[in-house]
Amino acid sequence: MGPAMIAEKKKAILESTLKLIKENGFHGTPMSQVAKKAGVAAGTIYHYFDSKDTLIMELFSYTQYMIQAAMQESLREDMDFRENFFLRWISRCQFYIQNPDVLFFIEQFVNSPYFPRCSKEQNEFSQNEIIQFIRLGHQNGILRDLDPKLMSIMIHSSIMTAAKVHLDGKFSLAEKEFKQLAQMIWDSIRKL
Amino acid sequence: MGPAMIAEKKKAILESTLKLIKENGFHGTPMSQVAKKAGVAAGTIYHYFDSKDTLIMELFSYTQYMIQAAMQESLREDMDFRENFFLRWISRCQFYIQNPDVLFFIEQFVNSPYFPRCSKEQNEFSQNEIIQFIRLGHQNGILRDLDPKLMSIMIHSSIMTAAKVHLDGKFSLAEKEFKQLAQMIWDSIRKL
Amino acid sequence: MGPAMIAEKKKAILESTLKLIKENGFHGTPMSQVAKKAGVAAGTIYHYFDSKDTLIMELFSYTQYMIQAAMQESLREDMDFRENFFLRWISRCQFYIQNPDVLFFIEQFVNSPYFPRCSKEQNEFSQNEIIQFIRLGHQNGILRDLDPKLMSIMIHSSIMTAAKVHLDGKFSLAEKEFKQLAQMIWDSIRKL
Amino acid sequence: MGPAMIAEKKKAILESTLKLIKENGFHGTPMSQVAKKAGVAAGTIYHYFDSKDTLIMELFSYTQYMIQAAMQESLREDMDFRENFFLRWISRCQFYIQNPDVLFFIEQFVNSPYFPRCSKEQNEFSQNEIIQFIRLGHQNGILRDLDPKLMSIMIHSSIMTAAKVHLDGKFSLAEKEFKQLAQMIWDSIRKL
DNA sequence: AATGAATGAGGTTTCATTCAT
DNA sequence: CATGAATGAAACCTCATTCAT
Repeated sequence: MGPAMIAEKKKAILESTLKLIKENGFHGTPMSQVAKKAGVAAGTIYHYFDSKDTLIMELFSYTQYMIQAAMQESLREDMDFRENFFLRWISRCQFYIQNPDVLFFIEQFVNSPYFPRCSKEQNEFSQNEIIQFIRLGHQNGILRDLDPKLMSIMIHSSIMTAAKVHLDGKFSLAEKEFKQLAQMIWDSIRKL
Repeated sequence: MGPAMIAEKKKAILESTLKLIKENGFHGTPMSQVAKKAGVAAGTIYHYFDSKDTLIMELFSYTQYMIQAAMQESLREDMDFRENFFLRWISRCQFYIQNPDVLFFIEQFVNSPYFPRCSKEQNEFSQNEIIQFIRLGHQNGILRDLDPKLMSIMIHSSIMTAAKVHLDGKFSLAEKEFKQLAQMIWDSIRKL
Repeated sequence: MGPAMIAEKKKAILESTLKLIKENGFHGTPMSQVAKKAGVAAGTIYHYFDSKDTLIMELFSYTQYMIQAAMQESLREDMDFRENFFLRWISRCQFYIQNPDVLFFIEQFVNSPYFPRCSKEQNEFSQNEIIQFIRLGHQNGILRDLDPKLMSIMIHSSIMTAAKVHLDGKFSLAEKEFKQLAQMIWDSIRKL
Repeated sequence: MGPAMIAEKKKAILESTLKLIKENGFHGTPMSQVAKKAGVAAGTIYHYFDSKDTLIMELFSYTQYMIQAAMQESLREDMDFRENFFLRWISRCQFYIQNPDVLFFIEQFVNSPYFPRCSKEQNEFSQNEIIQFIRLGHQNGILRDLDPKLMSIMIHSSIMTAAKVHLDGKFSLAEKEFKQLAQMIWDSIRKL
């Protein structure tokens, strides 16, 4: 079930949690606040989620679906591999910039004790599309000889880091800088 | 005051907190457990730290000093720029691998609401040495034309990501892989 | 909102606090004991009061309402000024004797750092009725020329002191002694 | 042993406690703060006092001695009974005004659970001189027929109340008002 | 005598969760 | 389904007191 089919209230709870965790961290986000922001009673949350842990675990799935959905929109088939890579790198970076709550939630989540409890599928779900793309690059002899999963992790890390830098406000990245960064990453993965 | 001069008990508290946060996160690390692991009474912690927040903020400083100290040891002057970069990249990666508590604490810290409360000096402290090194590369026309701070953040992100991948146990990186990764990052920052 | 409309549990908490503070002082009245005596869980207190301080501040308001309500009952219009004064003096004194918790709480409260935090209205609320009465006495040329607020404070002090003496058990004041004391105060405020 | 013979440090501790209790109440006056203000180590307090309770009990004795000493200075024998009363009433009121710490400490103390633990002598000590004076007034047929202890308590209460009003800043009492108030109390105790 | 780091019981408060309505 | 008052375990923190120096 994708986000489109999620009950109105359940979605409100997820979105509220997302925002609150970005602002206050796991630590500073009590269920009572989630309820308030979502406009539901505290008890209502427990109709949709067994516990706070469950809510957070499902929120991770929810963000992974969001990302995947957003990425599928931006794909186009009528370009060469390099152009495709640039499009993907920049699209994903812009997705995080437009959804900073998602970015900061994921960063907190993957570094928390929650993450190891995810199933393998869960935690690779939103990466699969990148991995497939890398495999294609390998088959065509374009990319360096490095495990696709590892390559995907390194790429993804560069995307999130760039988005965080931009959101921090320290370096406001314009199109030029995005291209520069994508170029850097491209040069790091392609065969020279 | 560097870590070397920190009172025995204060250090025990810092180290215990570091380990517990790695294992259980901020959330799952009550002061009572810190006290227990450090072998002191709960109240003693408050002799050294005003509050849990203060403890965590100081722990970040403490890790930055550790990193800086470790890095200074590994520096050598008798090599060219490229070799120097490889040495630095791999040394720092190995430091994190040998100190996973530090790595996971920092990852949690920089993505939490604590981080924005650090002074500018604090949060750039352990990066200064990399930034200086990048400036040198710019002066010698070796590196791409990109803001040194931004470049340093991207490099550091690659280091932490590699270390995390190794520690996750998914990909056990041997010397060959470290060199491969360092080569990738090198190709992303140097002028081609 | 007067005490009559206060939720059952809120009232139980206020009354329990009142009794415990009389017996053990602010200091010796932990929230856990309040909860126990009120028959609620510790956390429930925080449903009704933000903090212990808030509870104590509201308890003061609560006592002021109690006093005002009790005093309004005892007023009669069919008597001359002097008789009216006696009735009021003795009624209030008897109120404190019948409600020693209120008396001792107020004495502790007004001499504590809490009192200066009351609004002007709060801390004069239960005195207003006396002040009005004194103004009437001034208009009719019966009372000495002294600021009504000051006079009211002096009168109220005499009432509380008399009640405390009686409750101490050192001097059990019977009707005769109450009249004697009221007479003394009367002679101190009237024009001779 | 009067205050004159108290060891320097012991006195510093008593005086510091007095000031802190006035400002923050019993509740808000930890031993650590007392130590700091007195310029001694926390442990040192326990050389002079068995416990915090003991410190507070002794502080009450200390204030009683202070009052008695101050009152003895102000007495003069060359005046009639009424003048003598005025002098005493006003002197004591002014003592409290000049020593607000003493006033507020005593008010808090006598309404706290500490007070009932005082010996009879302790808690009547500073009143004895007033009581003797009242007895003299009875023998000479000047005063109303009321138990001297009760009369003394009522008088003392009027003094403290007047001093508190003045210190509150609500009514700044000048000589005229002090005389007016003393006159009121005089009219309440003398035979009319 | 004096120190102050250390203690740990116990204080206030929070918050995930339940359940009667 | 939804509510939100109520719960109580457990969190953070305080502070009277001790004791090695």
